[in-house]
Amino acid sequence: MRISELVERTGVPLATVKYYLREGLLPPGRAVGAKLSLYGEEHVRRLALIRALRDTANLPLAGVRTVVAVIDEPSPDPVASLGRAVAALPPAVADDRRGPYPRAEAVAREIGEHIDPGSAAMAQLEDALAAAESVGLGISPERARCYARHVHAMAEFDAAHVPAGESGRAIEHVVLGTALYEPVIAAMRRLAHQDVARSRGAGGVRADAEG
Amino acid sequence: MRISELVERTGVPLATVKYYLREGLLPPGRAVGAKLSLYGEEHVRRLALIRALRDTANLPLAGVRTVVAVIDEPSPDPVASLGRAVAALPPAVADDRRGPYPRAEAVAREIGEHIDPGSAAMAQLEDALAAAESVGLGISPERARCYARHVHAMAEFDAAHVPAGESGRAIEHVVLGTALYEPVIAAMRRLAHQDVARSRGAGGVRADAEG
DNA sequence: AGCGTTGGGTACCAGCACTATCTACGGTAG
DNA sequence: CTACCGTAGATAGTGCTGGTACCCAACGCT
Repeated sequence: MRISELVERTGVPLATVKYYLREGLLPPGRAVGAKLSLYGEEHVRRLALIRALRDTANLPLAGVRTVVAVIDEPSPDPVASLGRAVAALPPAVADDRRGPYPRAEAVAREIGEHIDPGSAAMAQLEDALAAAESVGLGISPERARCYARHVHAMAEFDAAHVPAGESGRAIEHVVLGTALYEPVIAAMRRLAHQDVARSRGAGGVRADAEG
Repeated sequence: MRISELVERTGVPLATVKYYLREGLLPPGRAVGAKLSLYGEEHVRRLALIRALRDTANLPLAGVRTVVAVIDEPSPDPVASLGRAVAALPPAVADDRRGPYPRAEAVAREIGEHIDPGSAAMAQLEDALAAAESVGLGISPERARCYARHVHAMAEFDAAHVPAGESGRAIEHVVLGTALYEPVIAAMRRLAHQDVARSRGAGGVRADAEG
Protein backbone atom coordinates (compact mmCIF):
# COMPACT_ATOMS: atom_id res chain seq x y z
CA MET A 1 0.00 0.00 0.00
CA ARG A 2 1.07 3.61 -0.42
CA ILE A 3 1.99 5.85 2.47
CA SER A 4 -1.35 7.61 2.30
CA GLU A 5 -3.16 4.34 2.90
CA LEU A 6 -0.83 3.47 5.76
CA VAL A 7 -1.71 6.81 7.31
CA GLU A 8 -5.39 6.20 6.83
CA ARG A 9 -5.38 2.69 8.24
CA THR A 10 -3.36 3.45 11.35
CA GLY A 11 -4.65 6.92 12.10
CA VAL A 12 -1.09 8.13 12.62
CA PRO A 13 -0.55 11.54 10.98
CA LEU A 14 1.58 11.63 7.84
CA ALA A 15 4.12 13.98 9.39
CA THR A 16 4.54 11.57 12.28
CA VAL A 17 4.98 8.56 10.03
CA LYS A 18 7.70 10.42 8.17
CA TYR A 19 9.27 11.31 11.48
CA TYR A 20 9.33 7.66 12.57
CA LEU A 21 10.85 6.72 9.22
CA ARG A 22 13.54 9.36 9.69
CA GLU A 23 14.22 8.12 13.20
CA GLY A 24 14.49 4.54 11.99
CA LEU A 25 11.66 3.29 14.19
CA LEU A 26 9.68 2.31 11.13
CA PRO A 27 11.59 0.48 8.39
CA PRO A 28 11.47 2.13 4.96
CA GLY A 29 8.96 0.85 2.44
CA ARG A 30 9.89 -1.09 -0.66
CA ALA A 31 10.98 1.60 -3.12
CA VAL A 32 9.47 1.37 -6.58
CA GLY A 33 11.04 4.16 -8.52
CA ALA A 34 12.57 7.23 -6.97
CA LYS A 35 9.35 8.75 -5.77
CA LEU A 36 7.18 5.93 -4.60
CA SER A 37 7.49 3.31 -1.89
CA LEU A 38 5.07 0.60 -0.93
CA TYR A 39 4.29 -0.52 2.59
CA GLY A 40 2.88 -3.75 3.94
CA GLU A 41 1.04 -5.23 6.89
CA GLU A 42 4.27 -5.32 8.85
CA HIS A 43 4.33 -1.53 8.73
CA VAL A 44 0.81 -1.37 10.10
CA ARG A 45 1.79 -3.71 12.90
CA ARG A 46 4.96 -1.81 13.63
CA LEU A 47 3.09 1.47 13.91
CA ALA A 48 0.64 -0.11 16.33
CA LEU A 49 3.57 -1.38 18.35
CA ILE A 50 5.27 2.02 18.48
CA ARG A 51 2.08 3.74 19.57
CA ALA A 52 1.32 1.09 22.17
CA LEU A 53 4.79 1.27 23.68
CA ARG A 54 4.79 5.06 23.67
CA ASP A 55 1.26 5.79 24.81
CA THR A 56 0.47 2.85 27.03
CA ALA A 57 3.84 1.65 28.30
CA ASN A 58 5.12 5.23 28.57
CA LEU A 59 8.30 4.41 26.75
CA PRO A 60 10.36 7.28 25.27
CA LEU A 61 11.20 6.81 21.61
CA ALA A 62 14.77 5.87 22.48
CA GLY A 63 13.39 2.96 24.47
CA VAL A 64 11.07 2.03 21.65
CA ARG A 65 14.13 1.91 19.42
CA THR A 66 15.87 -0.51 21.78
CA VAL A 67 12.84 -2.75 22.02
CA VAL A 68 12.17 -2.94 18.29
CA ALA A 69 15.86 -3.58 17.68
CA VAL A 70 15.64 -6.63 19.92
CA ILE A 71 12.47 -7.81 18.24
CA ASP A 72 13.88 -7.29 14.77
CA GLU A 73 17.23 -8.96 15.18
CA PRO A 74 17.47 -12.72 15.04
CA SER A 75 19.27 -12.88 18.32
CA PRO A 76 22.29 -15.10 18.90
CA ASP A 77 21.77 -14.95 22.63
CA PRO A 78 18.06 -14.73 23.46
CA VAL A 79 18.58 -14.24 27.15
CA ALA A 80 20.91 -11.26 26.72
CA SER A 81 18.52 -9.67 24.23
CA LEU A 82 15.66 -10.10 26.60
CA GLY A 83 17.68 -8.49 29.36
CA ARG A 84 18.52 -5.49 27.22
CA ALA A 85 14.92 -5.05 26.13
CA VAL A 86 13.41 -5.32 29.59
CA ALA A 87 16.05 -2.99 31.01
CA ALA A 88 14.99 -0.41 28.41
CA LEU A 89 11.49 -0.33 29.86
CA PRO A 90 10.70 2.40 32.34
CA PRO A 91 11.47 3.29 35.01
CA ALA A 92 14.95 4.19 33.80
CA VAL A 93 17.91 3.00 35.79
CA ALA A 94 21.33 4.66 35.70
CA ASP A 95 23.88 2.58 33.85
CA ASP A 96 26.43 2.68 36.64
CA ARG A 97 23.91 1.71 39.27
CA ARG A 98 25.06 -1.17 41.43
CA GLY A 99 23.69 -2.61 44.61
CA PRO A 100 23.40 -3.24 47.39
CA TYR A 101 19.68 -2.74 47.51
CA PRO A 102 18.85 -3.31 51.18
CA ARG A 103 15.08 -2.81 50.96
CA ALA A 104 14.73 -4.63 47.68
CA GLU A 105 16.74 -7.61 48.83
CA ALA A 106 14.49 -8.19 51.77
CA VAL A 107 11.45 -8.14 49.52
CA ALA A 108 13.10 -10.24 46.81
CA ARG A 109 13.70 -12.98 49.35
CA GLU A 110 9.94 -13.31 49.68
CA ILE A 111 9.58 -13.77 45.93
CA GLY A 112 12.07 -16.49 45.32
CA GLU A 113 15.61 -17.71 45.45
CA HIS A 114 16.42 -17.47 41.78
CA ILE A 115 16.65 -13.71 41.45
CA ASP A 116 19.69 -12.02 39.99
CA PRO A 117 20.62 -9.47 42.69
CA GLY A 118 22.19 -7.18 40.09
CA SER A 119 19.31 -6.89 37.68
CA ALA A 120 17.66 -3.63 36.68
CA ALA A 121 14.41 -4.69 38.31
CA MET A 122 16.17 -4.77 41.68
CA ALA A 123 17.19 -1.14 41.27
CA GLN A 124 13.66 -0.26 40.25
CA LEU A 125 12.25 -2.04 43.26
CA GLU A 126 14.71 -0.34 45.58
CA ASP A 127 13.74 3.08 44.24
CA ALA A 128 10.05 2.37 44.51
CA LEU A 129 10.42 1.09 48.08
CA ALA A 130 12.55 4.07 49.06
CA ALA A 131 10.02 6.51 47.64
CA ALA A 132 7.16 4.84 49.49
CA GLU A 133 9.18 4.84 52.70
CA SER A 134 10.07 8.52 52.32
CA VAL A 135 6.42 9.48 52.65
CA GLY A 136 5.73 7.14 55.52
CA LEU A 137 4.39 4.22 53.53
CA GLY A 138 7.13 1.74 54.23
CA ILE A 139 6.26 -1.84 53.28
CA SER A 140 5.81 -4.23 56.17
CA PRO A 141 7.08 -7.80 55.92
CA GLU A 142 3.48 -9.04 55.82
CA ARG A 143 2.67 -6.78 52.90
CA ALA A 144 5.79 -7.88 51.08
CA ARG A 145 4.85 -11.51 51.62
CA CYS A 146 1.32 -10.93 50.40
CA TYR A 147 2.35 -9.09 47.27
CA ALA A 148 5.14 -11.58 46.62
CA ARG A 149 2.80 -14.52 46.70
CA HIS A 150 0.40 -12.96 44.25
CA VAL A 151 2.88 -11.57 41.74
CA HIS A 152 4.58 -14.93 41.76
CA ALA A 153 1.33 -16.68 40.97
CA MET A 154 0.70 -14.29 38.09
CA ALA A 155 4.23 -14.80 36.81
CA GLU A 156 3.69 -18.53 36.84
CA PHE A 157 0.59 -18.14 34.76
CA ASP A 158 2.51 -15.93 32.35
CA ALA A 159 5.34 -18.40 32.02
CA ALA A 160 2.92 -21.22 31.35
CA HIS A 161 1.35 -19.28 28.50
CA VAL A 162 4.38 -18.09 26.55
CA PRO A 163 4.00 -19.39 23.01
CA ALA A 164 6.31 -22.26 22.24
CA GLY A 165 8.40 -22.29 19.10
CA GLU A 166 11.31 -20.23 17.87
CA SER A 167 12.80 -18.00 20.48
CA GLY A 168 12.11 -14.78 18.54
CA ARG A 169 8.39 -15.03 19.09
CA ALA A 170 8.88 -15.94 22.72
CA ILE A 171 11.13 -12.97 23.37
CA GLU A 172 8.74 -10.60 21.68
CA HIS A 173 5.91 -12.02 23.73
CA VAL A 174 7.78 -11.67 27.02
CA VAL A 175 8.99 -8.14 26.37
CA LEU A 176 5.62 -6.88 25.22
CA GLY A 177 3.87 -8.76 27.98
CA THR A 178 6.08 -7.16 30.60
CA ALA A 179 5.52 -3.70 29.16
CA LEU A 180 1.87 -3.86 28.20
CA TYR A 181 0.38 -5.98 30.96
CA GLU A 182 1.75 -3.73 33.71
CA PRO A 183 -0.82 -1.00 33.01
CA VAL A 184 -3.51 -3.65 32.73
CA ILE A 185 -2.66 -4.99 36.16
CA ALA A 186 -2.44 -1.49 37.63
CA ALA A 187 -5.89 -0.59 36.33
CA MET A 188 -7.32 -3.89 37.55
CA ARG A 189 -5.87 -3.23 40.97
CA ARG A 190 -7.59 0.14 41.11
CA LEU A 191 -10.86 -1.50 40.19
CA ALA A 192 -10.33 -4.16 42.80
CA HIS A 193 -9.82 -1.47 45.42
CA GLN A 194 -13.11 0.02 44.32
CA ASP A 195 -14.82 -3.31 44.58
CA VAL A 196 -13.45 -4.01 48.03
CA ALA A 197 -14.24 -0.54 49.31
CA ARG A 198 -17.78 -0.63 48.03
CA SER A 199 -18.57 -4.12 49.17
CA ARG A 200 -17.35 -3.23 52.64
CA GLY A 201 -18.96 0.18 52.71
CA ALA A 202 -22.23 -1.17 51.33
CA GLY A 203 -22.32 -3.67 54.14
CA GLY A 204 -21.60 -6.56 51.86
CA VAL A 205 -19.10 -8.76 53.57
CA ARG A 206 -16.11 -10.19 51.85
CA ALA A 207 -14.18 -11.79 54.64
CA ASP A 208 -12.03 -14.07 52.55
CA ALA A 209 -9.04 -11.76 52.60
CA GLU A 210 -5.90 -13.75 52.41
CA GLY A 211 -2.41 -12.90 53.36
CA MET B 1 14.54 26.43 59.64
CA ARG B 2 15.67 28.78 56.89
CA ILE B 3 15.29 27.96 53.25
CA SER B 4 18.97 27.09 52.95
CA GLU B 5 18.57 24.38 55.56
CA LEU B 6 15.46 23.05 53.84
CA VAL B 7 17.47 22.78 50.64
CA GLU B 8 20.27 21.04 52.42
CA ARG B 9 18.07 18.53 54.23
CA THR B 10 16.00 17.51 51.22
CA GLY B 11 18.63 17.74 48.52
CA VAL B 12 16.21 19.64 46.31
CA PRO B 13 17.96 22.58 44.59
CA LEU B 14 17.09 26.07 45.80
CA ALA B 15 15.80 27.16 42.41
CA THR B 16 13.47 24.17 42.38
CA VAL B 17 12.17 24.86 45.87
CA LYS B 18 11.43 28.43 44.82
CA TYR B 19 9.69 27.10 41.75
CA TYR B 20 7.49 24.81 43.84
CA LEU B 21 6.67 27.71 46.13
CA ARG B 22 5.70 29.84 43.14
CA GLU B 23 3.56 27.04 41.77
CA GLY B 24 1.84 26.59 45.11
CA LEU B 25 2.94 22.97 45.50
CA LEU B 26 4.84 23.88 48.61
CA PRO B 27 3.09 26.17 51.08
CA PRO B 28 4.96 29.38 51.93
CA GLY B 29 7.03 29.52 55.07
CA ARG B 30 6.13 31.55 58.09
CA ALA B 31 7.33 35.06 57.22
CA VAL B 32 9.43 36.80 59.85
CA GLY B 33 10.19 40.21 58.48
CA ALA B 34 10.12 41.14 54.84
CA LYS B 35 13.14 39.13 53.81
CA LEU B 36 13.08 35.97 55.81
CA SER B 37 10.73 33.02 56.15
CA LEU B 38 10.99 29.96 58.30
CA TYR B 39 10.07 26.43 57.30
CA GLY B 40 9.21 23.36 59.31
CA GLU B 41 9.14 19.59 59.20
CA GLU B 42 5.94 19.71 57.19
CA HIS B 43 7.89 21.38 54.39
CA VAL B 44 10.45 18.61 54.44
CA ARG B 45 7.67 16.04 54.24
CA ARG B 46 5.88 17.88 51.49
CA LEU B 47 9.03 18.05 49.40
CA ALA B 48 9.56 14.32 49.81
CA LEU B 49 5.97 13.78 48.73
CA ILE B 50 6.33 15.94 45.64
CA ARG B 51 9.51 14.19 44.58
CA ALA B 52 8.05 10.75 45.22
CA LEU B 53 4.92 11.48 43.18
CA ARG B 54 6.93 13.02 40.36
CA ASP B 55 9.84 10.66 40.13
CA THR B 56 8.34 7.38 41.20
CA ALA B 57 4.66 7.67 40.38
CA ASN B 58 5.42 9.60 37.19
CA LEU B 59 2.91 12.28 38.01
CA PRO B 60 3.15 15.63 36.18
CA LEU B 61 3.20 18.62 38.50
CA ALA B 62 -0.42 19.42 37.64
CA GLY B 63 -1.36 16.01 39.01
CA VAL B 64 0.78 16.56 42.08
CA ARG B 65 -1.16 19.77 42.63
CA THR B 66 -4.47 17.91 42.52
CA VAL B 67 -3.26 15.25 44.90
CA VAL B 68 -1.82 17.62 47.48
CA ALA B 69 -4.98 19.72 47.28
CA VAL B 70 -7.01 16.67 48.25
CA ILE B 71 -4.61 15.79 51.02
CA ASP B 72 -4.56 19.34 52.36
CA GLU B 73 -8.25 20.09 52.35
CA PRO B 74 -10.44 18.71 55.10
CA SER B 75 -12.89 17.15 52.73
CA PRO B 76 -16.65 17.29 53.22
CA ASP B 77 -17.10 14.24 50.99
CA PRO B 78 -14.19 11.83 51.41
CA VAL B 79 -15.32 9.52 48.65
CA ALA B 80 -15.53 12.29 46.06
CA SER B 81 -12.11 13.62 47.06
CA LEU B 82 -10.63 10.20 46.79
CA GLY B 83 -12.11 9.78 43.35
CA ARG B 84 -10.70 13.09 42.18
CA ALA B 85 -7.26 12.30 43.54
CA VAL B 86 -7.07 8.82 42.06
CA ALA B 87 -8.35 10.10 38.71
CA ALA B 88 -5.45 12.58 38.70
CA LEU B 89 -2.96 9.73 38.75
CA PRO B 90 -1.56 8.60 35.44
CA PRO B 91 -2.44 7.38 32.94
CA ALA B 92 -4.44 10.49 32.05
CA VAL B 93 -8.01 10.09 30.88
CA ALA B 94 -9.86 12.64 28.77
CA ASP B 95 -12.49 14.52 30.71
CA ASP B 96 -15.25 13.82 28.24
CA ARG B 97 -14.46 10.15 28.08
CA ARG B 98 -17.52 7.96 28.60
CA GLY B 99 -18.11 4.28 28.15
CA PRO B 100 -18.92 1.78 26.97
CA TYR B 101 -15.71 -0.07 27.57
CA PRO B 102 -16.36 -3.46 26.03
CA ARG B 103 -13.02 -5.08 26.82
CA ALA B 104 -12.76 -3.55 30.27
CA GLU B 105 -16.27 -4.57 31.23
CA ALA B 106 -15.59 -8.21 30.52
CA VAL B 107 -12.50 -8.09 32.69
CA ALA B 108 -14.16 -6.06 35.43
CA ARG B 109 -16.80 -8.76 35.78
CA GLU B 110 -14.05 -11.11 36.87
CA ILE B 111 -12.95 -8.69 39.56
CA GLY B 112 -16.22 -8.02 41.29
CA GLU B 113 -19.75 -6.76 41.15
CA HIS B 114 -19.24 -3.50 42.94
CA ILE B 115 -17.34 -1.59 40.28
CA ASP B 116 -18.44 1.82 39.07
CA PRO B 117 -18.64 1.33 35.30
CA GLY B 118 -17.96 5.03 34.71
CA SER B 119 -14.80 5.40 36.76
CA ALA B 120 -11.50 6.58 35.36
CA ALA B 121 -9.91 3.22 36.05
CA MET B 122 -12.35 1.62 33.59
CA ALA B 123 -11.12 3.92 30.85
CA GLN B 124 -7.54 3.20 31.79
CA LEU B 125 -8.18 -0.52 31.71
CA GLU B 126 -9.92 -0.26 28.35
CA ASP B 127 -6.97 1.62 26.87
CA ALA B 128 -4.44 -0.80 28.27
CA LEU B 129 -6.41 -3.79 26.97
CA ALA B 130 -6.84 -2.18 23.55
CA ALA B 131 -3.13 -1.45 23.30
CA ALA B 132 -2.23 -5.02 24.22
CA GLU B 133 -4.74 -6.35 21.74
CA SER B 134 -3.45 -4.12 18.95
CA VAL B 135 -0.09 -5.86 19.06
CA GLY B 136 -1.53 -9.34 19.26
CA LEU B 137 -1.45 -9.73 23.04
CA GLY B 138 -5.16 -9.84 23.70
CA ILE B 139 -6.07 -11.04 27.18
CA SER B 140 -7.75 -14.41 27.34
CA PRO B 141 -10.58 -15.03 29.79
CA GLU B 142 -8.31 -17.35 31.77
CA ARG B 143 -5.66 -14.69 32.07
CA ALA B 144 -8.24 -12.13 33.12
CA ARG B 145 -9.55 -14.51 35.75
CA CYS B 146 -6.08 -15.24 37.05
CA TYR B 147 -5.06 -11.60 37.29
CA ALA B 148 -8.41 -10.66 38.76
CA ARG B 149 -8.11 -13.16 41.55
CA HIS B 150 -4.68 -11.95 42.56
CA VAL B 151 -5.23 -8.21 42.34
CA HIS B 152 -8.39 -8.69 44.35
CA ALA B 153 -6.50 -10.53 47.04
CA MET B 154 -3.91 -7.75 47.17
CA ALA B 155 -6.65 -5.13 47.35
CA GLU B 156 -8.20 -6.95 50.28
CA PHE B 157 -4.92 -6.88 52.10
CA ASP B 158 -4.61 -3.18 51.39
CA ALA B 159 -8.11 -2.46 52.62
CA ALA B 160 -7.49 -4.39 55.80
CA HIS B 161 -4.41 -2.30 56.54
CA VAL B 162 -5.67 1.22 55.99
CA PRO B 163 -5.08 3.13 59.22
CA ALA B 164 -8.25 3.72 61.17
CA GLY B 165 -9.13 7.14 62.48
CA GLU B 166 -10.06 10.42 60.88
CA SER B 167 -10.79 10.16 57.21
CA GLY B 168 -8.05 12.57 56.17
CA ARG B 169 -5.30 10.17 57.08
CA ALA B 170 -7.15 7.30 55.42
CA ILE B 171 -7.58 9.19 52.17
CA GLU B 172 -3.95 10.20 52.10
CA HIS B 173 -2.97 6.61 52.73
CA VAL B 174 -5.17 5.24 49.98
CA VAL B 175 -4.12 7.80 47.37
CA LEU B 176 -0.43 7.44 48.09
CA GLY B 177 -0.75 3.69 48.31
CA THR B 178 -2.40 3.53 44.94
CA ALA B 179 0.26 5.73 43.37
CA LEU B 180 3.39 4.49 45.10
CA TYR B 181 2.71 0.77 45.41
CA GLU B 182 2.05 0.35 41.69
CA PRO B 183 5.72 0.66 40.78
CA VAL B 184 6.56 -1.63 43.68
CA ILE B 185 4.23 -4.28 42.36
CA ALA B 186 5.48 -3.84 38.80
CA ALA B 187 9.09 -4.31 39.88
CA MET B 188 8.15 -7.31 42.00
CA ARG B 189 6.38 -8.84 39.02
CA ARG B 190 9.51 -8.49 36.91
CA LEU B 191 11.53 -10.19 39.61
CA ALA B 192 8.94 -12.94 39.87
CA HIS B 193 9.25 -13.53 36.13
CA GLN B 194 12.97 -13.87 36.63
CA ASP B 195 12.51 -16.32 39.43
CA VAL B 196 10.06 -18.42 37.48
CA ALA B 197 12.17 -18.40 34.33
CA ARG B 198 15.29 -19.41 36.18
CA SER B 199 13.74 -22.10 38.32
CA ARG B 200 12.18 -23.65 35.25
CA GLY B 201 14.49 -25.14 32.64
CA ALA B 202 16.91 -22.29 32.14
CA GLY B 203 18.76 -23.11 35.37
CA GLY B 204 21.47 -20.61 36.09
CA VAL B 205 20.97 -18.20 33.22
CA ARG B 206 20.28 -14.55 33.84
CA ALA B 207 16.82 -13.55 32.84
CA ASP B 208 17.26 -9.83 33.24
CA ALA B 209 20.04 -7.30 32.76
CA GLU B 210 23.38 -8.31 31.54
CA GLY B 211 25.95 -7.58 34.20
C1' DA C 1 0.65 17.91 -20.45
C1' DG C 2 -1.33 18.44 -16.18
C1' DC C 3 -1.96 17.42 -11.48
C1' DG C 4 -1.89 15.19 -7.24
C1' DT C 5 1.29 12.21 -4.50
C1' DT C 6 5.63 11.21 -2.79
C1' DG C 7 10.35 11.53 -0.82
C1' DG C 8 13.43 14.20 1.39
C1' DG C 9 14.86 17.93 3.81
C1' DT C 10 14.88 21.96 6.97
C1' DA C 11 12.77 24.73 10.10
C1' DC C 12 9.81 25.52 13.52
C1' DC C 13 6.88 24.75 17.64
C1' DA C 14 4.70 23.45 22.22
C1' DG C 15 4.87 21.60 26.72
C1' DC C 16 7.26 20.54 30.69
C1' DA C 17 10.24 21.13 34.49
C1' DC C 18 13.26 23.41 35.79
C1' DT C 19 17.51 26.90 36.10
C1' DA C 20 19.74 31.26 35.96
C1' DT C 21 19.97 35.86 36.76
C1' DC C 22 18.63 40.21 38.52
C1' DT C 23 17.01 43.49 41.97
C1' DA C 24 16.59 44.94 46.34
C1' DC C 25 16.62 44.67 50.98
C1' DG C 26 17.72 43.18 55.71
C1' DG C 27 20.05 41.14 59.39
C1' DT C 28 24.72 40.59 61.23
C1' DA C 29 29.82 40.71 61.91
C1' DG C 30 33.60 43.37 62.48
C1' DC D 1 29.23 52.46 60.06
C1' DT D 2 30.05 49.66 56.52
C1' DA D 3 30.59 45.44 54.10
C1' DC D 4 28.55 41.43 52.98
C1' DC D 5 25.94 37.17 52.87
C1' DG D 6 21.31 35.27 52.65
C1' DT D 7 16.86 35.93 51.16
C1' DA D 8 12.41 37.14 48.67
C1' DG D 9 10.38 37.92 44.52
C1' DA D 10 10.28 38.46 39.65
C1' DT D 11 11.54 37.60 34.84
C1' DA D 12 13.78 35.33 31.35
C1' DG D 13 16.05 31.50 29.40
C1' DT D 14 17.38 26.43 28.86
C1' DG D 15 17.26 21.49 27.44
C1' DC D 16 14.78 17.83 26.09
C1' DT D 17 11.13 15.36 23.73
C1' DG D 18 8.03 14.57 20.24
C1' DG D 19 6.24 16.07 16.97
C1' DT D 20 4.31 19.56 13.04
C1' DA D 21 4.68 22.66 8.99
C1' DC D 22 6.31 23.86 4.93
C1' DC D 23 8.90 23.61 0.68
C1' DC D 24 10.68 21.68 -3.41
C1' DA D 25 11.49 18.69 -7.07
C1' DA D 26 10.57 14.32 -9.10
C1' DC D 27 7.35 11.01 -10.39
C1' DG D 28 3.64 8.55 -12.69
C1' DC D 29 -1.05 8.07 -13.77
C1' DT D 30 -4.53 9.68 -17.03
